[in-house]
Amino acid sequence: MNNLVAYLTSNFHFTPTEVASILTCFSSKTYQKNDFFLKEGQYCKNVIFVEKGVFMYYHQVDGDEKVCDFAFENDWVTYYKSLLGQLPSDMNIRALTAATVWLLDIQKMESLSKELPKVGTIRTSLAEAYFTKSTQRVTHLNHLDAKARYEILLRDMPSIHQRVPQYYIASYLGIKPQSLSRIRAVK
Amino acid sequence: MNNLVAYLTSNFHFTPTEVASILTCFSSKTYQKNDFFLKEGQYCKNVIFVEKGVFMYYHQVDGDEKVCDFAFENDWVTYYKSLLGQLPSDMNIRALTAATVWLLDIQKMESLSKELPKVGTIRTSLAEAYFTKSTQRVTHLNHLDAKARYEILLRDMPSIHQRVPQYYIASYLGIKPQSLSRIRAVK
DNA sequence: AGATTGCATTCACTTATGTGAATAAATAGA
DNA sequence: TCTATTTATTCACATAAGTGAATGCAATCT
Repeated sequence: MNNLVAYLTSNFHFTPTEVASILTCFSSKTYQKNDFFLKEGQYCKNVIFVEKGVFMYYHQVDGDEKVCDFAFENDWVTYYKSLLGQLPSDMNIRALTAATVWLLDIQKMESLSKELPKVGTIRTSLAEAYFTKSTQRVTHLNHLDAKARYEILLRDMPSIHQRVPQYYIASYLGIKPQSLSRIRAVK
Repeated sequence: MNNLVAYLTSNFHFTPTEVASILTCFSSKTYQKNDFFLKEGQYCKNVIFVEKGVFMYYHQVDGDEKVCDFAFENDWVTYYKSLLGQLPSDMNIRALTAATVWLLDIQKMESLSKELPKVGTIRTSLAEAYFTKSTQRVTHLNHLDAKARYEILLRDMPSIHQRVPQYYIASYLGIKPQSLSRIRAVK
């Protein structure tokens, strides 16, 4: 059993038959380390589910990569702003490791949700869950210092240091690599 | 014509007949200044559309109000984390001015979306739009200084100073009132 | 193995923001 | 109108994070 099947079963309580139908909307795809899921300027057309590997969302600002988020196993990756607005992306999304993903056929999923209305709830539920997570992050950035945010990150993603170089972790926290070193030194 | 009708018409292109059906899911409600929509510890059960007035989301942290967000006319107000998780709220939401809102009957809306499937898209679309907005805010908090964030706020909510005391604006920006004063002084 | 490159750490110094207190200005109450 | 209270500003000083450079370490390449 793969991560996607486990995910659909445990998060949405789909029956094996339903899961089988849903799987017809996905195809497998692999990324090499540093392959792009989405590049600045491109139109985002896809949604993927990460079966294995790490992706990073970032803005390129005068030679500097400003990290916005990471995605790991069991996360969904897409960029709503471009996907839904049919706008060129201002965001880059790149595989930090070799990755295996499930590529969603959005049209197929839409028609499937006509037969199986419960499938339609996936989209809503995802957006609501990701919004909640993002709201939480705003709160942390607004009212906690870098050390507290780092501790929360370690708690929420204990394996982060094994999977992501430290200067990207610093950027995710909104600080410089030197500052993260300093924070780690005193702890 | 009220804001809700205008909103449904222009954002979702509902016909007047559809709008009429949708309106049966709402009832009017008013808040006095400083009334709570949601108090820490309560279970959030409602969703409202702000017809007139200002609401503020905030955490109470040792005697201090840490502002998370504001809501104005044409905004929706609820707290997903509590509403969907059926959890006691860690957030307060309070009217900063007298307010008139449309209170959504969620059950009614759910059943209406069975007859009128397009109604079901409202919920999805809202969550996706709010997630996009929140994502943007994370980016700003992470990689811009307070002055730049303040300028963006003034651009996005030009009337903010007429509607919200400055020390709440500072808290929204993640800084102290004295720091916002300083930033305004040099500009 | 040696050389190269990329990453993490440390340091001295700078800058942005926090802190607490004093004051001024605005608002609300009597 | 006068007073009390709340809100905004300013200041001197403290602290957190940024900056640029030096160093060391580890991984990769030949």
